[in-house]
Amino acid sequence: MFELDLRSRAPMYEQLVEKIKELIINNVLKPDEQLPTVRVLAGELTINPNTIQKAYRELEHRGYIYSVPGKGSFVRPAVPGNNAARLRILEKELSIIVTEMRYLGAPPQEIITRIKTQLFKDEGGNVDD
Amino acid sequence: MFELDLRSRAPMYEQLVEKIKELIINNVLKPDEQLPTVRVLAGELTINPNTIQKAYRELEHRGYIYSVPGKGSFVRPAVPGNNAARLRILEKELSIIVTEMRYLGAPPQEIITRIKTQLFKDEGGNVDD
DNA sequence: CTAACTGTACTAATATAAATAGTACAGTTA
DNA sequence: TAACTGTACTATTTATATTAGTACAGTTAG
Repeated sequence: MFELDLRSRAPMYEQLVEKIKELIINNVLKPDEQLPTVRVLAGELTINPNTIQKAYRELEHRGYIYSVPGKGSFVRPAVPGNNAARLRILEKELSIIVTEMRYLGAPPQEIITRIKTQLFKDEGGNVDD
Repeated sequence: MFELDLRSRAPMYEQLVEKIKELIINNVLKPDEQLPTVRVLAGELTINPNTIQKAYRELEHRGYIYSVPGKGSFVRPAVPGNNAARLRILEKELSIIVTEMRYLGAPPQEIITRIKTQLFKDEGGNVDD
């Protein structure tokens, strides 16, 4: 079910957090869908269950999943609002990235167009400037 | 000259790289301006010179500074073009962040406006939609 | 109820990475 | 020459990540 590249130099649990978060955000993992068991995923990836649990604990702390002892771990449905803190962080990161892109000579108009395409891609929106 | 928060849990040399990169991008450190000496900065931050050197080595590898043995380390003037690889990475990061912001319920129009403000802030551009 | 699953919480040991300490050398400059 | 500069090492210590193993309570199907 999961294919993760664990060959990188970044900590595995951190890679797991990012990968799973990405799957949730991109709706590959649907709301309330059950995630692989700690032990099952550990078996599939041939790593220690504790490492998986560490990733799941982090994902739960960040609000992306919820775990029920005895049942399993599930995708937490996103609730607009209550995300002000996280959004503030993302806005800051966005600002840093955009600043660097401009510094590197990326055409501002192109950046805007790219983001608009990303934002309205399955929303029927207009990408015109 | 530098004020860095080294209380975080991220590696110090990594924080240094990000902080200095930010100062360069935001034009706080001007092109060809000399950076603090490895030993001087180590003294100011009360950390080991080797840690500073590791950060400088990384910054040089990423193209943000250049070092001349016997003279010092300096800010490398940005050259538009030749940044395709780095820009591709940034575009991917941008995409991930924007996707998460939308997932968290941020109004797309607000995201666009914020980016435009960032892009055209000292360029005399128009921020209208 | 039992058996087999679930998440969770530990301790201990090992492996990997980061940071420090110290020394050395060649290029630069006043 | 003297005092700087970056760079390149080795060795040591410290911090973090990962593994290994065990245990316990909640859940669920038979």
